[in-house]
Amino acid sequence: MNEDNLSANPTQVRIAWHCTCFNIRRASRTITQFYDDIMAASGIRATQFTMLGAVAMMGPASATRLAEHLALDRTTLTRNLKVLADRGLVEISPGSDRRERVASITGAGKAAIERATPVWREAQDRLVAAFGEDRWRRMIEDMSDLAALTEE
Amino acid sequence: MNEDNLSANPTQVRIAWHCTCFNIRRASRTITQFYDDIMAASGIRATQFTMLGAVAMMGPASATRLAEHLALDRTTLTRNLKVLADRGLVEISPGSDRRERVASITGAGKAAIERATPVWREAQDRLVAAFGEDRWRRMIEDMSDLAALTEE
DNA sequence: AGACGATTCGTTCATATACGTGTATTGACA
DNA sequence: TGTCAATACACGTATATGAACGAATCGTCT
Repeated sequence: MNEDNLSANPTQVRIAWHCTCFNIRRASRTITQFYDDIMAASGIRATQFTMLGAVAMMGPASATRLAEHLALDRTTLTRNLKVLADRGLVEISPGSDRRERVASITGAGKAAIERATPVWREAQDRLVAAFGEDRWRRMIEDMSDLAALTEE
Repeated sequence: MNEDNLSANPTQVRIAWHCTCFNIRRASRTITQFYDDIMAASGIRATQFTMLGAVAMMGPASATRLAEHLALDRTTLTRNLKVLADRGLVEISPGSDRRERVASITGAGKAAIERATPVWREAQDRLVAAFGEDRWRRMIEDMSDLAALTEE
């Protein structure tokens, strides 16, 4: 955001520049694109990499459990998971509790993680280096706390 | 994210917890909901409040200019603007350059801003108080720098 | 005046996100 | 054992987000 347009209502200006929600959404957009651009070659996006990692990490897990783990709406998670299921990276199967549908990683899913990890690391390393490691570490902590603070 | 599931692959675990993209997207989700919950009574969401403010602040402005200002894709901005236009909060009219379509705030749009501002402020104040003012200020700066760093 | 690259935009496709509603299943309780 | 609240989910609706493609317009250069 440029600092021109100072002719405008100063209240608007102050709100726009200081709104936490705007600032974090803007950073979220630019960072997602930064990661996605670098990860494009791997065939999966940063969001999908996260999702795949969660499934791999949590083993066969229900949608509700995965959603809580990622602080993501359950219905959102289901739909995001479906994209991966359609590509054969995860498998959705009925659980012992017949209301549940559990997700597990497939061989292709593991392969996708293997393929994407070095590229993810490149994006991560570049960002950390550009931002400064100490400052980056502090910021991750801030964001983690912020998420915990605003969770329900 | 809980710290259970330590039985899982430690590489996955480290990636999941440290990924900048995941952390900022998660915080973005929870904070957006935090603001939206409080602002629900005002009839507009935090994202729309930002958008309205940008239009009010920049006067009649083209989609491209608004998009650059907000670090938002032009097509995304056009669509978000359409939601506000359909509700009569902004007006889209052809510019002197006939390729352009400029957006300006309407009376109803100004009224919506007036109505939403105190509610926005409540959300903002609550968050800042809970997070701590100094730490919050530093974090806003971090996010702003981070966005600038990863832009384009 | 005509040609042509550059600019501005809309549309389509795909994904990410959450809410509300309705359905199936489970577990507990009368 | 039948009832019923709680749980787990799918689906429809709405918004937010960006890439790819193509159309209209503008400015410039010959």
